[in-house]
Amino acid sequence: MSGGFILVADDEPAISELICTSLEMSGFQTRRAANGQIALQMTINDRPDLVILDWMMPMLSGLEVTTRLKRDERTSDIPVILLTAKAEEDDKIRGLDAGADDYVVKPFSPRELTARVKAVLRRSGGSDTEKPLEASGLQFDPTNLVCRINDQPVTMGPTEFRLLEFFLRHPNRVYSRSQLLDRVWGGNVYIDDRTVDVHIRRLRKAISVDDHERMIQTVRGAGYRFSPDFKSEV
Amino acid sequence: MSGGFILVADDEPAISELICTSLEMSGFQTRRAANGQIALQMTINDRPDLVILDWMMPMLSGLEVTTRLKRDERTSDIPVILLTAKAEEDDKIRGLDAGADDYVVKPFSPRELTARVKAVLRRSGGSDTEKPLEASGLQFDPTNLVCRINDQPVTMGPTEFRLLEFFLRHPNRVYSRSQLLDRVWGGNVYIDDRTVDVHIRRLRKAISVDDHERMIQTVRGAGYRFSPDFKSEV
DNA sequence: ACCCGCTTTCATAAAAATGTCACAATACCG
DNA sequence: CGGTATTGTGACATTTTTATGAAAGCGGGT
Repeated sequence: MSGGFILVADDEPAISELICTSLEMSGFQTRRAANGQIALQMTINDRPDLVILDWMMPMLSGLEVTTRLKRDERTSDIPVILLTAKAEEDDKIRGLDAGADDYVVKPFSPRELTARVKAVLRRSGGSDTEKPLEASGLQFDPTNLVCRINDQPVTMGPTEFRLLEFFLRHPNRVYSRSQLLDRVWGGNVYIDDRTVDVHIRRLRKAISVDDHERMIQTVRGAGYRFSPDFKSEV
Repeated sequence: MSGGFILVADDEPAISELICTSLEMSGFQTRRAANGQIALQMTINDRPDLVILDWMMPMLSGLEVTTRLKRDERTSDIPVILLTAKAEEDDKIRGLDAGADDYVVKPFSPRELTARVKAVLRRSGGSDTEKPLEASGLQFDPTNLVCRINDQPVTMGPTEFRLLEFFLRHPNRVYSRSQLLDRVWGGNVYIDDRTVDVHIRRLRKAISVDDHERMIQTVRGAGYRFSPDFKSEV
């Protein structure tokens, strides 16, 4: 699973090597920058999911890079973790003031840094502010990953769950198998079209309470359509 | 001891640092948000026990955030303290009118703020209350560190105890392993996600009397959920 | 320094989900 | 009414995720 793409900027190769290795072991992709100038460039060009900056770097300090990244609207949403040898409380405030999302004091354990990376990504990223959805007695709670029909919980696999969520958000419209693959599975997957059939079937089976599986209609030669108000359509 | 989990929203890092530090010294866990938008998101996602909002913030003012939180049934029960530089009586009324539970004028002493936080939590029956909790025959007494099932005492380690307390206070909701680490272990600890599994297992074993372990459900790919009335759902 | 209880990590077993396939069922067309 | 194209289904190998037992760590007392 691609945990994300992280830019590591440290002028000491030994340290950036250490960091990158441990991040890669946790499933992240990494790229290195040897100084602040390069780090800034690469961040703007590549838009990594997170940037780790050493405070003390030639050309441009980590602090300075942070400030610039946060001032540029193209990059201000990219989380930054500052690395520093200084343990001063005052520096911490300066770091956070510049807009850093976290602050790690050297020496640090690779494990700690990885954990912080995950924590920052978690906090800055996913915000499922979704309220439950509802359609013809089918209640769908994306936050709790729960789906009920007439208050009876129904169970399904994660993929079927995402598929149902997509349908609920895009009702009354036909989607081809490849469209569904793109939108539910994600862009760059190489999966057989027909696999969608199988998941459709699993989803139908899962919601086959009180005829709710009829909400998912097969459109021959085109794909599938979800109709919340299937009952009146007969 | 876990006095509760508090979200601090202020766009000035120096101030949020000050607030967080003093709250942490009083045994609270804290998290920061740099603007109103983020504060709103985090409150909905993380359900802190209390939110401290600066009135003047970029993106979304503290007042606006208060209004929205109180209007959303998912968050309307979370107490809010508004911080403001304005001392106008009129503002105070507007703040309380929006649903804020208390109102503190800058500059304030950390001591005062902490005291107000405690007061608000006490008043709203917040998380630092020590009254016993109960769920489907499982009695939980935080004061005496005792847990019983059908009046039979059950024993568990301290961590499992805190975990159970958290679940009892936040039922029917999925929490990821990282979220549980943040909220049960505390924000500044960095341990492996999988460790949670082990504690879940020990907690399950501990309460596996009369099928009570079924209250803790595994949500594949997401985390765990505590459902007090799982038994009746079958 | 040593023990003891608890926590964390690790290795491995077990369970669940996923993607494919072969074949059955069904719809469409002339 | 075939014939053909398309979709439905059950089975299965593989991959991913979780459960579990055991060992290593850690910190507080004695």
